[in-house]
Amino acid sequence: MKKKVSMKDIAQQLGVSTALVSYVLNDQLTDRINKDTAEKIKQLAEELNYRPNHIAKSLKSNRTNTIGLILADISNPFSAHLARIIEDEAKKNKYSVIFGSADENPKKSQDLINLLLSRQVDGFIIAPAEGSEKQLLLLQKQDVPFVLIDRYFPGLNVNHIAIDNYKAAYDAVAHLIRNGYQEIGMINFKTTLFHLEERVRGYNEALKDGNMDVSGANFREVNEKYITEEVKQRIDELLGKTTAIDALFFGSNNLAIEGMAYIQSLKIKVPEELAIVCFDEANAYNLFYCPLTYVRQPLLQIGQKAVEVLLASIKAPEALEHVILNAELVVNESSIPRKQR
Amino acid sequence: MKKKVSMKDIAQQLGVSTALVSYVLNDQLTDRINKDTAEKIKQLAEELNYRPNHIAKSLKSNRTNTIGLILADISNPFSAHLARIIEDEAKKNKYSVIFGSADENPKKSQDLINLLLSRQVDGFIIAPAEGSEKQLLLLQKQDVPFVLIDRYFPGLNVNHIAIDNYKAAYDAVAHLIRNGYQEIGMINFKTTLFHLEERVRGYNEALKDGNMDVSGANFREVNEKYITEEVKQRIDELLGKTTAIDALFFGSNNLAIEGMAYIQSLKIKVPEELAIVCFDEANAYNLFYCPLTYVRQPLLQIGQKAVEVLLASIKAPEALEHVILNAELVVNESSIPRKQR
DNA sequence: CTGAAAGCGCTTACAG
DNA sequence: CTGAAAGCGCTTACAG
Repeated sequence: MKKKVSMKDIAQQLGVSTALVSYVLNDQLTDRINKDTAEKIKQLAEELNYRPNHIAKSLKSNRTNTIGLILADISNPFSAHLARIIEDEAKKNKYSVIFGSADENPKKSQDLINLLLSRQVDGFIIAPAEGSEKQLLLLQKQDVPFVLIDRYFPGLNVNHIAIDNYKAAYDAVAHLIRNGYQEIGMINFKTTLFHLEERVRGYNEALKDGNMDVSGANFREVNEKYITEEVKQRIDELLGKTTAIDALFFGSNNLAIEGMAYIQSLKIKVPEELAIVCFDEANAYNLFYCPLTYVRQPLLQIGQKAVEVLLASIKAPEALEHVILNAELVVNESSIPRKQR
Repeated sequence: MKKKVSMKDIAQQLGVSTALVSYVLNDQLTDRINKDTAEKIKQLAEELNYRPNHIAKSLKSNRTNTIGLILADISNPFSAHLARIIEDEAKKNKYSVIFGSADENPKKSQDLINLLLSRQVDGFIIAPAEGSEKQLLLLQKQDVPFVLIDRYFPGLNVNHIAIDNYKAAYDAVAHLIRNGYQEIGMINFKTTLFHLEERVRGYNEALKDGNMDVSGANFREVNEKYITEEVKQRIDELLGKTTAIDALFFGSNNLAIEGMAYIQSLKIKVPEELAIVCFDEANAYNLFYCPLTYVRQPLLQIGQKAVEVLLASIKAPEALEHVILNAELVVNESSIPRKQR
């Protein structure tokens, strides 16, 4: 790259000090500065296509106006959508976003945090990986502002924005019960992540309140690494039981997409043979022959709130915010009342 | 945030100069430096949890090891996947990625470029919006390294990585012709973007080589802003003709997903009543009852090559690379031979 | 083997 | 109304 023009260049050409140039270009001390000189400086800056060097500014101010965004995997549509919202919102506030994928791996997450820290990000927005509690505590100890999204750890008293996963799952399953389904299965990831556990809790509680079997006979877990194969196995299991399931609740959009692709290939009739409720949105759902009922998370709110809370936290690190939003059950044909069939 | 520890802190505590600290922590001049002092410095750095300030380094070196990534929309799965690959690849090379969405809007694109430029990114990877030629020329004039992906402008002699869209479309349509389809429709965006025009050219050329009607009677365009409504209209038109289409080729994954959702809702039998070929991959395709034939772009190669070419270009700005990769037609049931039906 | 010093591009009290 | 100077945290020729 060519050498960029600096304030010094402008100052020298005009025979003034860089201080003056700085004041003028930053619209400071406007009342004390000669209008003509100010005009000249602005004009020359324009002419030379001067662009302030943020890096130098940052070194002085100790602020980069940059947010570090750590997601599990930006190519997951849920994360991508959130990333998009966060970037938009950050830009409105004159912040940029550097991002990285932690891949559900605490080691990668720690490396990313270190990397972004050395790049002096002003704070983080993190969808934390399983097992990353310690590094978050460390961040907190170092007074680095951050906010967790989507997931959080009930033991950690840090900023977080998430939905009420318990309630969302409870509502989804209660809806199925209300519509007359008797054997409601659930497929979830095998995990200790709180937000996913909450979904299971909601599922169980709804079953209990509906006076249904709470033995867990209709509940199955899937290892995230072998999602495609295991989802198939679990569905086979649930359908092969002596009392086969007549409804299925997926704990996440990945699971739902894998599961629905399989159900599709099995030529199972939804909802006649099997009712379906998914977690999270996906435009993929529209390609399935039967419009799917799903839990919609308020992504826009989550993203915007995350930026808002982070920026507040950068300014005033004291206050912590725990924001719990409500998800919405979008009811479609895949879960219509059993009797109506 | 708490004050971070700097080299100065380490130097003072040890009674040495910051120069020494710098040399040691950067493993320079190792043969000339006293092993004991070196050891002490390293230990104290560790103890104090010292993290180099990239910002300061950048100010000196005029390098930020940061790539600016400008995409149309990161929440589009195609872009998101690419973003993921680029970030991975960048990280391997010790680069970070700052991203932004231009939303097919040249004004936004220009703003993003300015913003990232003031943040001193070392170069750009850009999926350029329609009408952004001028700003790219300006970048080039300023000797800012960049590489275009996915799209490019044939008149601009700049780095770009893309697939042979003409060939990909030609192959797709030739495949349909070979399989006995007579009235092959295509739905594309209304655009002057070269890569999309190339797809139309491939479509037309394949029709011509197959001695089929080249009047454009089976070709339709869609305004990106009203994609959902217009895709429906265009499909209605193509199916409502006196000689209705018996096959349909979608020019992009967005169009395909919208289109397939509609075709799904119309209860049209694929491929019996209508054969389908889509452009680009989408896991959504798996939810459709009939496995879809599609053109697969080598995203991994595109992303990796983009980073490679950009980094080369940062080091040696002279050489320009125009990389054209081949797409692959993934054949599935949605386009099986007509006779076999 | 090590330190003093200049400099990267900016900001900002201070002096005049 | 304006400039000289210090400083942000680092690097790197240069001198000794």
